[in-house]
Amino acid sequence: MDRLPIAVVERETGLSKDTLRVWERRYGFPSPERDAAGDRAYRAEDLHALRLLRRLTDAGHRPAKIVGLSAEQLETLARSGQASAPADGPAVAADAALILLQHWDFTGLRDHLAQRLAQAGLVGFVCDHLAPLTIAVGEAWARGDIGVAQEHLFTEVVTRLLRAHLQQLPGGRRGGAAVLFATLPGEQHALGLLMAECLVTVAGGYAAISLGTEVPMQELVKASEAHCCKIVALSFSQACSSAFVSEGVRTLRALLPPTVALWIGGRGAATLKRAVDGVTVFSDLGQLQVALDAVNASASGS
Amino acid sequence: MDRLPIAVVERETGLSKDTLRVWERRYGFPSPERDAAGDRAYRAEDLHALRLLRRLTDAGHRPAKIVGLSAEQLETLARSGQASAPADGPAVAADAALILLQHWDFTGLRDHLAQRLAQAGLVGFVCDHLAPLTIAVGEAWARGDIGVAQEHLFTEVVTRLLRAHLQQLPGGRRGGAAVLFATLPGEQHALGLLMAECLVTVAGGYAAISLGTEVPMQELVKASEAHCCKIVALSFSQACSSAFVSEGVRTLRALLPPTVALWIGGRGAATLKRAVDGVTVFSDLGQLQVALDAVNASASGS
DNA sequence: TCAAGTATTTGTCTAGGACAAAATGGATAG
DNA sequence: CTATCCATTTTGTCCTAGACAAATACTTGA
Repeated sequence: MDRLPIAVVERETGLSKDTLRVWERRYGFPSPERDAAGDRAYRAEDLHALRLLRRLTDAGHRPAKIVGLSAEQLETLARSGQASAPADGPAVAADAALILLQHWDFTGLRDHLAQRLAQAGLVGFVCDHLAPLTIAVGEAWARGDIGVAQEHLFTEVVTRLLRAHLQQLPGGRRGGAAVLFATLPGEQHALGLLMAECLVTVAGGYAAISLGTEVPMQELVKASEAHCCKIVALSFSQACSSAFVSEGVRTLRALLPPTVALWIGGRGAATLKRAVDGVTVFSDLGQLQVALDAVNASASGS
Repeated sequence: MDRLPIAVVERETGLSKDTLRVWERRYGFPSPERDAAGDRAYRAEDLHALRLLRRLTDAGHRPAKIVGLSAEQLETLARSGQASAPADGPAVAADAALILLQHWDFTGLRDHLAQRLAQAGLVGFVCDHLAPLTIAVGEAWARGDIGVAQEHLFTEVVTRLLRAHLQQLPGGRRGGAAVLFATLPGEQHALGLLMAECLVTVAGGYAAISLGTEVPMQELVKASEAHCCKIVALSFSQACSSAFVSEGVRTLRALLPPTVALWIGGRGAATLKRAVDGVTVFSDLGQLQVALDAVNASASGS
């Protein structure tokens, strides 16, 4: 039959087995059948509802209020809007790219973004177009307008575009100072990292080295030593719990030698409550750009 | 203190909480202290040993024999070689790229691979150089010669190189038939996917669309419908358990319409015991190349 | 209207038992 | 000497049900 074991549901929805079991105990949903061995066997429709629930709880809804509602009610709720989201204001509105993505127009999206990149230049494109667009894509996903696969497709198209342009820039390792880009295990979103890498590479003062996503902390430390890095840069997406961010940053800070700076950015980084010694928080890419300009100015001045 | 909670150990080592607890119960290792709340608090050194244990069990060692050994003993064991590995024979030996990677020589590796790519051509490079090299890198990791971060670095360098070359090829969507590339949730290795994508794109018969790693199955189905895909191609790395592969392939096959072919490849795909109806297994890239040549030949012949 | 204190919610952790699938070892047949 | 089959052990995952700390919501007082 098409019944799914709990491990698959965990992977596909991102909800931990513990959470699935405790929701069942507390709210009576989902209430999967049991297979011959007494193990939970979820139906495919429950999987859909659980994905919606994940989105809504991430957006600030409380499980007690929504776990158990029908799929239609959940979809209405998702579409009805940002719940407790901070109402970002400046009408990012219907970006043309978002429309293309909704229609799965792969090549159209690629060409559209390439054109905007050509017009705005790499830095302008990243800061003024891509950063808000990435947020808009995340919100469209939360709203249910696009699926995970479309988000992946977006990531793929953007990655290719930026990589192709990065390739043409000089490696930029005159000073010898290097910035190491990575995310910690548990964080899979790589776009923020890539955008930051673009800015740093264009600024030219540093050599940018990307280790990609989910790098264990001790490996990060080893890598920073091997490359004589001056800076380690981490990215945290909105999906990160504040506990995850806080714990990760503190632990890594303790592991890294004090001579190495730790930069963090992304929407998840903003959730860091108290400042941590030796950690610089960039709440948006503009701040990073300003900081890089400052470094460049002082370098050319001296 | 620098004591780590079980959730962090799970993320950093890839060993599930259940496994960590049951090892402690059965073998007495690791035996973490407890914090004020009675929760396990692991030491950093245990984390190192656990990572070694993960490598060794993946390589075929049995937990009962090795859990509890000292870190030195584990390292000796890892270095001493392939345990039950199938002794691949044709002396992949010390590839120059591997040496560069061991020395963290990022730019050297990039230039070296670019040179080999230029000499062998894209297809030759992928089939004859990159595929064995990728395996060699995996083995070097299992042996402990390189770390996760270096493996990530390798992935990063190769990805950039291949992407840069893919960009220059025609999109190739004359027939309209498209191949969708992805991995299932739980599989993070994207290199196999990218290599296959290279071959398909060069062959030119299909439009290649990559959704990247960890795409939920239902999203894959939606994407294949939206793109009118004829083929969905999945990659499974060696690290995949055979249960994961088998379950994943069967479930997805059931979800996809019968008109869509399902291709699977990678070292994990070979662990599939029985053939599944409507699923084509490519046990190496050479086979894929042969199949693509055949399609091309029959297309130009008719 | 805002700050401080109290109550509820929520995800994660714990323990120890159970079981099916996989791996191993041994016996038997070709 | 090698292959096939069966019994035994190993091993990862799943189970229940209780506990608790951190985060969130609510209430009270200035």
